Amino acid sequence: MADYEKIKQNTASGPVTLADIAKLAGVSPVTVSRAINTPQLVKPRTLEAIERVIAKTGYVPNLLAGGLASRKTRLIAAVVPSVASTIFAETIEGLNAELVSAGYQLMLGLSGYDLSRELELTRAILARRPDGIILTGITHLKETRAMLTGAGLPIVEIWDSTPSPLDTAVGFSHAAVGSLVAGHLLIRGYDRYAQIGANDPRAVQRRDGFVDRLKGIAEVELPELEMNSPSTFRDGRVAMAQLLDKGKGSIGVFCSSDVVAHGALAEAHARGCKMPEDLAIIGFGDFDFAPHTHPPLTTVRIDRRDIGTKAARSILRKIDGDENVEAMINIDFHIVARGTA
Amino acid sequence: MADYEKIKQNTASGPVTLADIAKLAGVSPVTVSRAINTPQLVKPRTLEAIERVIAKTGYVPNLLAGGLASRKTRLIAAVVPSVASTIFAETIEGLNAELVSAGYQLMLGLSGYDLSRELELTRAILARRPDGIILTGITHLKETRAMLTGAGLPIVEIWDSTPSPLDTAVGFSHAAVGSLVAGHLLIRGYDRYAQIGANDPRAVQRRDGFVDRLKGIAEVELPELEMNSPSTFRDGRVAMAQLLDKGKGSIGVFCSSDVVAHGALAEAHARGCKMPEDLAIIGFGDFDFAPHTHPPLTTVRIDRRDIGTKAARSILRKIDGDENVEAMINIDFHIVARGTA
DNA sequence: AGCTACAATGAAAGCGCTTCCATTTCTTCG
DNA sequence: CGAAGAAATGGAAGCGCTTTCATTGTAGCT
Repeated sequence: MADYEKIKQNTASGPVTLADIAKLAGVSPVTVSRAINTPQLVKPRTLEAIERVIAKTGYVPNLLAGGLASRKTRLIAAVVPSVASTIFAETIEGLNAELVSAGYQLMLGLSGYDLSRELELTRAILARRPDGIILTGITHLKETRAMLTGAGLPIVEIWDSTPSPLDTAVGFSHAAVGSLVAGHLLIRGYDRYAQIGANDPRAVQRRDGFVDRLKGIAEVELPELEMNSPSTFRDGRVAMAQLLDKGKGSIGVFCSSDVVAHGALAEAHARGCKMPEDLAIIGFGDFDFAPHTHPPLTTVRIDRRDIGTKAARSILRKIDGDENVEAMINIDFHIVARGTA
Repeated sequence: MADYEKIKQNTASGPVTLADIAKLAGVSPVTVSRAINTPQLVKPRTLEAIERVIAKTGYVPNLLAGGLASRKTRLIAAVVPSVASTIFAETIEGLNAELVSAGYQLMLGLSGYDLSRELELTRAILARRPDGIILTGITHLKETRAMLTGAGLPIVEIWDSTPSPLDTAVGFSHAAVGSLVAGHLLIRGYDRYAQIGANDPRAVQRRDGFVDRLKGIAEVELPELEMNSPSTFRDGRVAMAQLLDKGKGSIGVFCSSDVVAHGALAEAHARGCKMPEDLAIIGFGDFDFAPHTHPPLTTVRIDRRDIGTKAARSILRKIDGDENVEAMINIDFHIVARGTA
């Protein structure tokens, strides 16, 4: 008890350490370490004594020291463009849930759709020696790639597909999404076809897939409007106005996200367009509000949370030394046909 | 050059260390450390030589080791209930932007509106020795409080107000919000008043503020529906149906979030209620979609990003040893009157 | 030239833990 | 009951950095 008081005092200036616990419990530091990390190797009586001391002192192990010594941090980092734009939020939740239940912690980095920020972030992240890293997309600066491959840790790229990932990728083909949407619109048949979209690599791929599918059948109109990701309701509204002003005839429009589609919808609604006869709108993401717009939004649904879950599982398997993790894990998507197409 | 090759080889199994850089640059480890952290103390010629070696080897300092030695991690942790429910996403973006520009990194924890998960999360976070921690709300388990105060680091509680924060708080009074909304509704005058809300502490406070303001004037009806946070569109819709089925007369409804309000709105719309004459709905949050519902949603706006920004600034000041950080930093809110009240 | 003052660098210790290997203590069984 | 093997524990070294304090180099002045 006297000892405890003394240490408590010292503690004022610095927190309790594993050595303090050892002294108080009358064992060596190694034993305390084992009590914490591999309790099955410690005799129940000893374990109990140690745990009592830990509880009494409020000892919290220092994972910096632990990580330095063991070269394992139980930390997984993820870089996403943004967390405010809904699209990635559920992926993060999925990721987090899966990691936490495996005893890992998630460290998040926000790149703001900016590749050079991704590079800086990657550097900062690697400096903390995570056990694995998750990146959004397959487009990275070559410096980022070099740094990453040099670091020799498991890497998972999410939200896109590629035959040659850095390590493993979990996602889907955005071009295929564009193509699917074009097909959906073609069956219904419109006089004009257009795409309203942002400029991030994935949105661009969706547009290209859309355009490709319509090649030789129809020219795809693209509003002349610089739309930086994340694109907004307003962007959609303005772009739709442009489209509607520019020509006549029925028109099928593919939007790069449900948010943009919602804006486009609002403009169309205000002008009294008849949907889906005169105007079709297809969004992307199947956001919460999609079933509740007027008319309800037809969109492409993909299980965003599942991307996170699968990414987490892949990276955990890799950390456990599993060599058989697939290089490309595909996520399903499909069109949810509602009122606008 | 020979040396470089040799180390490159060793590197295959372990990454380059500061000592390696020192050897290659022909200086001592301390000098390399200074070149990285306090370059102004190193002679330009030497600095340049070291930087060249760092660039060539792709050396990334180990912040675990650095943090262990210096007792500073440049890490700030934040615990929020969720990231998918929009409400906190912008706060996080604000927080992150501010921290990154100060050279800090944000580590996010998701508590899922669960206090015991908050406790576990706090323990896991403290184990990484962040320089500061940000928590959502002022309601915590006593174990969490004990652990936090014992850790002796700057703490900022966000999204609520209190005269006695653990350390510093950045937020606003939810009771005041409820009261303000009640006042707004009272001026217009309805036969009935109701609240549709989730069960997290802050939503409950908003409800209580609402009820208090109406005390002696009207009874506030509360749908009998268990709504766990985060509440959903569906919750709002179901609750509104209950309310509408249960009685007659015009009714003023306060919803605990815009999402819930949106659901309530949809139900009202479907039933052909005239708004805001027969039915008033006021949401909370002023989410992106609020101006675009039919009719546009009247709601309470608060600058969510600003909470993050201010929280970051406070914690950074505290880390810098500033003793004069206010205990309570208040964030403004106001009603945005649109079509539903 | 000699002395002071400051700039630049280095040596050694230590941050708090884990790993490896050695040692002690307990079981078990012939 | 003693040897062998397993279970439980401990000692020492080291993870990669920063800190403190000491040393060397370089001007600047008389």
